[in-house]
Amino acid sequence: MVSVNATQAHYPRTRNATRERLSERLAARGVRLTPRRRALLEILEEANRHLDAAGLLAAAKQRMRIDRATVYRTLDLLKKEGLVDELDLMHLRGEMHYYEPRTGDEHFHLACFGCGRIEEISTPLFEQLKLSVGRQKGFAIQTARLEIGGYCSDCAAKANHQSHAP
Amino acid sequence: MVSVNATQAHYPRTRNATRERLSERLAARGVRLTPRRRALLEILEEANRHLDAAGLLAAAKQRMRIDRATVYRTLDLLKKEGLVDELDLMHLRGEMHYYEPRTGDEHFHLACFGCGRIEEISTPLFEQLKLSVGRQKGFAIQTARLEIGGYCSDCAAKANHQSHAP
DNA sequence: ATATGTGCAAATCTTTTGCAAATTC
DNA sequence: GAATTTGCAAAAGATTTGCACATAT
Repeated sequence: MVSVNATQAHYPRTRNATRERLSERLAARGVRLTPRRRALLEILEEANRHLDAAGLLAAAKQRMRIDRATVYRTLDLLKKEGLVDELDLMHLRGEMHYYEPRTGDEHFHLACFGCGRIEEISTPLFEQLKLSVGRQKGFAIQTARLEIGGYCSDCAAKANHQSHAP
Repeated sequence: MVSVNATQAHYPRTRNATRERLSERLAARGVRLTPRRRALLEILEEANRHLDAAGLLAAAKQRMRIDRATVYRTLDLLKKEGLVDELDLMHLRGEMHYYEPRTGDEHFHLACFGCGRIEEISTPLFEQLKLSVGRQKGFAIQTARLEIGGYCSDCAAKANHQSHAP
């Protein structure tokens, strides 16, 4: 496949200190805030890396007795309520999905096929694009996911560019 | 989940009559063009909808004896060679991935949570964005995937917008 | 009481892998 | 003949589901 050094790869996540708590947003939607939901939300909010379902479960198990199924059911709920975004980060590390809270600061992801690093960035062009598409097509955008794969400046220097997306 | 009428949903695909044949591109890269590969490429090229691995296998089985594993292995090869893009179309219909040949005409996808329709569109803003990001970050872009979910103009008219991404 | 949430185990769905046979160079 | 490709069957990985019990309204 692609020469990602899986042990070094990591998925840092931008934290937005000022955003409204997920639990408040969930409650505001009239959804019951149970202990597991509260814990899972907290974990997602405070994670400094992108978590997949298994990672979220593992983190939650350190706090309480909780089952896979609950994690998946909660993630479904959060997706349905629009509180988390689902990413696959170019499948750099497999087929699982990663989750991150919707912060309102719209960013997207650069995935480096060389070192496996994920960078979060944003640009007004992305907002412009969405506005333009929405207007042009009369499409009511609920969510937009942009993932870019390639080689970061470090890896591009060394790198072999012959192989493409994973 | 989301009220997609799964039986009506379909994934039309833009066809680009002028593009170079995939098989030629594969051969140009020094990759052996076996009968199954040839058939799979042909199916991908001529499909008028987005195919997932199972769909591709089913289509190929109508022509020849072929196994799942061969389909997956071929898809891996094509991804590695940068000849197909992998999409998940906002997971409107499940967790599988969809594949489409890279045509050079860079488009992206609008997925309607209402009717399940996928629309392919393009705009110079997308190219601009990629150029800008590449330059700004010194990132060598190999592939970029933009998927937008929401409600198409038809569905937006009728629709309930309370639920979000699947 | 009634509705909702959870754990558990099993099932399902998608993708990957080991290996022997077949194909190609 | 050596290297690559394939089918088959089994395994692995990720997610979903049925059901009984627990929790909340």
